[in-house]
Amino acid sequence: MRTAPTILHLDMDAFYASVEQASKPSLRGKPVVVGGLGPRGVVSTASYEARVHGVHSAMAMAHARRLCPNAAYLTPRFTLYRQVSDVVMGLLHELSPLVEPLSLDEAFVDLAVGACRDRLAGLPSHAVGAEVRVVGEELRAAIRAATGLTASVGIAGSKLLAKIGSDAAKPDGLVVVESGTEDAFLGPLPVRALWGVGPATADHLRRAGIGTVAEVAEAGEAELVRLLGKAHGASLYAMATGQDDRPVVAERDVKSISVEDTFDVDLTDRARVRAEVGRLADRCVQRLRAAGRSGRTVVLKVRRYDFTTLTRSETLRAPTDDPAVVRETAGRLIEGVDTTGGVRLLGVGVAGLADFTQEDLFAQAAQGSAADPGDPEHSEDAAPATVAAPPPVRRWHPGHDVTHEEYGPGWVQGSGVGRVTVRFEVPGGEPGRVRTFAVDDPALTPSEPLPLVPGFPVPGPSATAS
DNA sequence: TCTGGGGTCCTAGGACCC
DNA sequence: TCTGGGGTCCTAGGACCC
Repeated sequence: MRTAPTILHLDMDAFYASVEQASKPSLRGKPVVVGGLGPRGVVSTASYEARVHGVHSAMAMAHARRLCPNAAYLTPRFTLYRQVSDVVMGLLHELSPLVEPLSLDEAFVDLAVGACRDRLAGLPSHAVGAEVRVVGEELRAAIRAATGLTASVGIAGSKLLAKIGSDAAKPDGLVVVESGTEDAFLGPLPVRALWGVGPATADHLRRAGIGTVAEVAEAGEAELVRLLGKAHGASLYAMATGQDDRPVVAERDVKSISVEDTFDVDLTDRARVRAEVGRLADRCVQRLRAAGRSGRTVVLKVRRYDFTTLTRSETLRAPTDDPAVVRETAGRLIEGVDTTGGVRLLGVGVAGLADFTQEDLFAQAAQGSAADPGDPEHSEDAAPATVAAPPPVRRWHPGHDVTHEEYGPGWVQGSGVGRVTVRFEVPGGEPGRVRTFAVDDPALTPSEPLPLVPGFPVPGPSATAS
């Protein structure tokens, strides 16, 4: 724990839903739910208007529809969220070079280095709290100006307290946990407020009569280790007593890359299961290559009809980013799994990542394929054997952007029985009119999201591939 | 109309090596 | 001629986070 509150945690309020409301004027002030719209979808984010009805993240979409039938239900537009996120992260970097993103909408910032440090330098310790409050409010104002969105900020002497602070500040607020007030702030909170305490751990603690952070501290380290195991118990005790010296870390190395699909209807046909595993392996390798990485361990994930989930993995002799190798390994692994009864989800991942460069590729090819034991023929021209793609059916996803030759830009409000309904409006404008078209109307085309605020994101050489 | 998708970290047992 | 003690790697599962 630092002696001054110099760790900032930023959390955008109901991020995906707020982006949708900002870009679709007709949805301002209305309940909005973003997530998977299929029969097995879950809620990613609910706007505050939808939360009033009890809708929250990770809830089954079907449940949300029952609670709040009048909400707008939208599929996520990750490219737009990423653009907005880049703008926000850019503003954080103006405060300090040390920014640790946790997701598209959350990050820690170390205010004890960079531009901010200069601002705080020389201040008497009692004045630091007031000054970081100004820093936080300026940041929130800048984010609002650049994106039109609200954010909540927590500032404290540790990551834990900064994060809990931003939670307490929500929505659209700021909390500074001043030095010396940490215990009083932390003690009364429920154990679930602590990082790493989920439903299972909370249950465990509750059965031991521990419900608040203060009670965790009273229990003592030995008792917690006995209850929860060495690592978990010790770290929980440290947090509950305010001992958190985790630094803000800017660059964190990716450890694994994976893709998975939940099917609308359980798969029962073995051949279909094999085909899907192959497709997932290809998709996984695409992501792997896009990241410029290779990996040694191929992981297959299977969730059965009854939600039991298992993984099977195989570690290769050398890292690979060869689609044929990954496909074949995953194919071997699925042969050892009983899928009678049906498969709900399949996933393919690669772990044990190594940096992979073209030089490595050529070197490996030159050496001959010493890499994979059970791989007879693939190595040279392992063409991306894309299985015959189905004809491109035009799918109109609710919430996604379209442009009509006559009516201009708009978004899909819904579709079905050969029709698609579009609302024509743009960010910052007035709520627009709705019109309905045939799904194959040639005047209607998918389009890119429009910026929330004119001029942001700033067009320029910012297409960083990293 | 139960329960997504992408990750991280920890535990525990067995193999294997010294 | 009743079998120690580590360390590391691999595999599987589980909890947790956004």
